[in-house]
Amino acid sequence: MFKNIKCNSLSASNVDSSVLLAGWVHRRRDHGQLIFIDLRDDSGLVQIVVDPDKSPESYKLASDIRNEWVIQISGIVKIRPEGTRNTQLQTGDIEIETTELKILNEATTPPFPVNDNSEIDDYLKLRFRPIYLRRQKMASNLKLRHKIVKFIRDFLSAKEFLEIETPLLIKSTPEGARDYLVPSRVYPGSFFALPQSPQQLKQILMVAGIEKYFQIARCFRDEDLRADRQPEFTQLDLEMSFVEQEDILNLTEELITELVNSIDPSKKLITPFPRFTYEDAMEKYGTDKPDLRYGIELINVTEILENVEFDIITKTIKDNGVIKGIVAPKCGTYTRRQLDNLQDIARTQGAVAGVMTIVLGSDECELEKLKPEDIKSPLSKHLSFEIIKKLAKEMNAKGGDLILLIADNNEKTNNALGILRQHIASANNLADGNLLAMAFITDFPLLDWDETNKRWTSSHHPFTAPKYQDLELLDSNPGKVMSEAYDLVCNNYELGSGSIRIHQRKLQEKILSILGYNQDEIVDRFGHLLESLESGAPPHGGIAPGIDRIVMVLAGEDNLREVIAFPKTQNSSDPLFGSPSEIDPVQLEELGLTIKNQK
RNA sequence: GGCCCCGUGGUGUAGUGGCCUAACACAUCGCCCUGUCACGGCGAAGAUCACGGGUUCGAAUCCCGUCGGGGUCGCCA
Repeated sequence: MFKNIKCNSLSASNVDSSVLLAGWVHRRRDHGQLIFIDLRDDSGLVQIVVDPDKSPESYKLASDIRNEWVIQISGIVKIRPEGTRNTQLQTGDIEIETTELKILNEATTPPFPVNDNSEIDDYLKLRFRPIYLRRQKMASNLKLRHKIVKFIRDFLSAKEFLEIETPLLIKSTPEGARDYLVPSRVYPGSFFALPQSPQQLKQILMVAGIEKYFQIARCFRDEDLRADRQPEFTQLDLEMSFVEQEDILNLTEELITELVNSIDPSKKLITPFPRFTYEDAMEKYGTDKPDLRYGIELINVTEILENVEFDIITKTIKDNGVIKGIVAPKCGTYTRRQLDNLQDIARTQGAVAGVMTIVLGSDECELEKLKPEDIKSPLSKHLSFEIIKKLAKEMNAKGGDLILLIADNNEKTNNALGILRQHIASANNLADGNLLAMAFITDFPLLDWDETNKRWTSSHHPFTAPKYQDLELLDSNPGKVMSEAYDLVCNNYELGSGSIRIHQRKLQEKILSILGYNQDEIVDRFGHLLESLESGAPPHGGIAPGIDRIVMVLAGEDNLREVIAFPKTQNSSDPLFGSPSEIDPVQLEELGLTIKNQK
């Protein structure tokens, strides 16, 4: 071995012992006749002292050393002289007096600083990934990720789950995201697809009698990226037989709670996790993944305003729309510019008429003390002071607050207010950074109507069980059928979703036919699953929390790229490898492929 | 596919029509320095202002296009 101990494990208890260390030069401080080196390894830092009186050869070498060079140090652990201890550093009480220094490898000057946390362009973070990953923040994010995955494996193993790998080369099925495809050499013109998730495979494992399965599974979806979406990502995929929704939610809650408490006790949870139906979440928060770190609920005020003479309001009521609003606490001081900005946000969310604002004075006070002249609103000509007070009271607003109202159809109104709610919260720092506000969303509709393609699509996936009591609606009113699907959400992220699955062939075929497949297509594309279901499939269900997102919220990051070792750019490319790239014509030939429109 | 933002020495930024022969900090290179830890001091080098075109007497700065990066809507069973 090049070393017999880690930098960060050294302390005063090692005094006078000889150690052999190896690592990277984090920083060098040359004082002429004395050189300090901060040596870094995967554990942390320790200060090396190179004194020409103790080792002239080492001193000579140390003069040439630069940041990121790889060196080996033989030395003696010494207590630092009084007054030179560094309380900022875990090993700050001691230092290593060098007896021999070896240069194991030189290094080019890094393209950006490794030894601080300064901002760098995202492209450079990817182009020079190995160097970026040396940074303390990234190293600790990767460690955190490891701890999380290990916790999950231990937790589920203790509950007698079996970790089973499933293939990456599977069959493309319609529905869902665009597949990443892999051409077959043996069957030219035929393709494998990489799994969007191991969904069907884990269901087949349930049929196979594995009653508790999990996998840390890589998933692939060829869709456009977001800050919280990568084309390949990792899920904790899990599935159980003989369970109901309640069993999965309880297991998930226990897992997440113990995970967070064990990995980072400084993070707070709301327990038990609140639960909302999809409809409730939409009505109260305007989104199916609400950020529950702050209040600000959407309040329906249609009734209060129903006799108000104002174009947008009368028109909305005539069209069976709604008027809903939120209270932006202490935002009565908003400037014209800030209010205009809210307009823009509302309009881009499709609330055609924009947002109506009512300023309840600029100073905080009890609602009763509010005077008519405090009110500032484009609506003030149309709303009496009494109506405004009634509105404010209904919405639980105080003096100094800002009321935002939107009038449109229910969907657009909720949507726009949901976005405004987030905006107000982040602009005013209302979210507690240490709170992980987990919640479950349940009772999703089974199907959504796709207006473009004039067909029903699964809102979760085609294998999701409808609510038993809604089965008869499948023919008469498919849009009203609720499903046994649920999401785990946290701080405006969807951390995972799952469902109880259909375990009977007949019902599965029915759903597929509602989705628009004829009998031949059903057999061709889903035959393997249907055959399994009729061979003795137990009732089963599961959930698949996203590992990357869990790490992201626990690391306090707001981008997935900071918790994945080798992520892709927003255009799904990898600047480190330069992939995707063209391939050798011989490879194409073997696969029976020709490229159309080659540049 | 739509919309928005960004691109200035190696890095991060300043400069938003003439003060630019492009400023500052860090990094780099050289010299000095025995107690620093974001060491310090002195000095040096380093930028066709992403690329291409245009407007203008004059463009880092304004306009168009291309490329690259980011955010977002659509999309993500």
